[in-house]
Amino acid sequence: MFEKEQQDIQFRIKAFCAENDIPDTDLKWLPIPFSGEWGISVSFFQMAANEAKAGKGKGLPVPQRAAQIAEMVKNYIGAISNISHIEAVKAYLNFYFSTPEYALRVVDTVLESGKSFGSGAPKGERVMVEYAQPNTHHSFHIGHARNTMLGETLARIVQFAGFETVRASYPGDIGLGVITVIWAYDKFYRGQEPQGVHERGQWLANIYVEATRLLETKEGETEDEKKRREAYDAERRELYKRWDAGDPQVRQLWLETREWSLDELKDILRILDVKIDVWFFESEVDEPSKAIVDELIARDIATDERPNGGAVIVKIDEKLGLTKEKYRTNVILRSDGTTLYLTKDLALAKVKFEQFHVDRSIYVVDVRQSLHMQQTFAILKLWGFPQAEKCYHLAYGFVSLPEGAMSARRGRVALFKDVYDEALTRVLAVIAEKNPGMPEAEREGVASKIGLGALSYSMLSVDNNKDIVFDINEALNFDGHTGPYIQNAYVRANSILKKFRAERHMPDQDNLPAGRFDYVLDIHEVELIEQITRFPNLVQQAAGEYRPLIIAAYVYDLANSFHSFYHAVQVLQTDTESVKIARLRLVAAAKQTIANALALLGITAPEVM
RNA sequence: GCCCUCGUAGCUCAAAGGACAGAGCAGCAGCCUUCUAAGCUGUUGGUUGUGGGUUCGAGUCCCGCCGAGGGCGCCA
Repeated sequence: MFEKEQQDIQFRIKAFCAENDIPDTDLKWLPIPFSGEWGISVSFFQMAANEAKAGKGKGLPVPQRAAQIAEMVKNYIGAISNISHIEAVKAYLNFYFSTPEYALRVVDTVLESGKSFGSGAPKGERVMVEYAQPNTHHSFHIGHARNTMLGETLARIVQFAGFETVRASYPGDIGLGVITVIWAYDKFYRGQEPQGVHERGQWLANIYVEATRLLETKEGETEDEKKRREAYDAERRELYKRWDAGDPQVRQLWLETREWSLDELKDILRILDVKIDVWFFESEVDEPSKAIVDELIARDIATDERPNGGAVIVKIDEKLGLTKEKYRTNVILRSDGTTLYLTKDLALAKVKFEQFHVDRSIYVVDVRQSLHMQQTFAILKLWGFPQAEKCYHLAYGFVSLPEGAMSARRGRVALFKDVYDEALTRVLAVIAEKNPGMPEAEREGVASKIGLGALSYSMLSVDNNKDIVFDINEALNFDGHTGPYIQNAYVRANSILKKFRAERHMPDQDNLPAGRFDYVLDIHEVELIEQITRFPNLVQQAAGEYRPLIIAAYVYDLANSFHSFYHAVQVLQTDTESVKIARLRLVAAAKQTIANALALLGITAPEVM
C-alpha cells in the first residue's frame, strides 16, 4: 500500500551508496516489530557485511558499522512526503508514516474495495486444485473433512490471489473396497434402503465393516469358518470380474449404490459450501489408463515383465539417470492386466493438462502418499509433460482419534455428519444461554455458521504438515483461539454499525459519511489499522506457499486487535462527530477485512450471535 | 537398509535468516447499569531435543547424534 514511498526511499539510499563508495546491496524491508506508529524498516547489516568483504570496511564490527550507515542515511535522506519522521535504531532505519494520511488511505481503500480488498491482480495462469477424493460406498469422516476444507481454502486463496482456479474432485468409485460393499449388500441386504441421505450413506459404511469382518481371517478359525470365508471371497472376486467385464446387472447395482454415496457426499459439500467444477471418477480413467501403459512400453519408459509372469513396471530412477535410489521402481499394470492407482493418476494428469490446459496442478493428498505422488510426477516428466514441473503435492498430516488411527474397515471413525450435528447442538445450547432473545427462526442458521466456523478453524489453524489428533472438545471449543472468537469480532463490529444506522435512519446500502483521521489516534486504533494493512501481502504469501495457516493466523490477530479496540475505544459514545465518523469507518473496514479473510477459510460470520 | 515429516512454555500450536521466541488452553488476580463478557486487562510459565558448522546475525540453513511418526514394485 506504500510501494511508492518505499521506492522513493530506496532510490535515495542507492544514491547515498554511490556517493559514499558503499557497495550497492539489495535492501530488505521489514515491518517494525513494536511501535505505537506504523512504518516500514530497512536494515543495513548486509550492506555493512558486503562492504567489509569488499575490503572497503572501516575496521568496525559489522553491527556497529551498520548502525553508523543507518545514521548517515538518516541524515542524508531528508524529508519524504507522507513520512512523518525517520529514526535510526541499532542497524535499522525506521520510517514512520504520517498518521492521518496513513489511516485515511487504509480505511478508504478497504471501504472502496469491499469484498475484493486484499485480492491480487490476475496472474494469467490456470491452477487446478484436486481435493475431496473420498471413496464411494464408505462414509465421509473428519479425515475427509480436513482434506476438503484444506483444498477448498487453498482454492479460494489462489483464486483471490489472482489465479484462474479450477476445483476438481476425484472420488474413488471402484476398487476392491467398493466391490466388497456391493457384494455384501447384494447378498444380505438387497432391496433394503434406509430413509435419509446420510442414514443411507452411513448404512453402506456399516455394511463395509460387516463384510470386512466376514472376509478377514480370524484367529483360531474352524474348518467350516475357513470354508465359508473362502467361498465369500471367491464370490467377491467373481463380482469384481463381472464388473470389469461390464456385466449390466453388476454395473446397475454399482451405479445405484454409488449414487447413494454421492448423494451423501454432495450434501456434505453443500454444508461446507464447496462447489466442485470438475468431477473425475476413478472408474472413468480406468480404460484410458491402459492405453497409456502401452504407450509407455512402446517408448521404452516402462518395462513389460509380463512375458516372464511379472507386471509392467517403470524403473524411475534408472530412466532419470539417477544413481541413488529416490523414486525407486513401481508397478503401473498388474500381471493380470488390471490397472493401479498410479496408472489412473497418469491418465488423470493427461486429462488435466490436455483437456483443461492447467498450468499448475495441486494435489491435496495425505502425506502418506508422498512417494506415490513423487513417482507420478517423475513419470509424467519422463513421459514428456513440461507441466510436471508445476505439479505440487500438498501433503497434509493425517487425522487420527485419541484412541488411535481411524479405520473405515473397522468402523472406527468420527463421521463428519455426527461431528457437525454435535456442533449444532452445542452452539444452540450456548445461544440459549447467552442470547435468549434471538428469534427461533434464526438460531439454526447461526448455529451452523458458528459450529462450522469452530470446526474449520480448528483444522485450518494447524500447518499442513502437522498430524491432527481429533478431539471433539477442542474442535468445538468456542473460546480463545477459535473460529467463533473471530466471528464474534465481526458480530461486534456489525452491531456498532447497525446501531448507528438505526439511530440515523440510514439504510444498510448507503455509504457511511466521509471521514478524516486528523485527531490523536488511540494505540488500539493504530494497531487495528496496521493489522488491516497486512492482509493483501499475506494473501500473496499464503497463495505462494499453499498455506491456509497464514490466513488463519492472520485473521485471529486481526480479530484480537478488534476486540482490544472495541473494549478500549468508544465509537458511538464519542462526543466529537468527526471522530465518531472516522471510527465508524474504521469499524466498517475491520468488519470487511475480517469477512474477506474468513471467506478465504470458507467461514461465514453471522450478523448476530 | 534407504527415503520423507517432525522435535519450541505443563498441553495444543505460531514465528520471509533479523530488533525482546509469541498466542490459545490450563493456573492465578481483576473487569458487565456502557457499542453483545463467545470478550477485555494483568500475571505465572523457555538453555527452541542434543553436539558441531555456515553467517554480521540461526528456532529457521548444512552435517552428526538422540527421540517420535510415516513411507518403500502388482492396496488406495
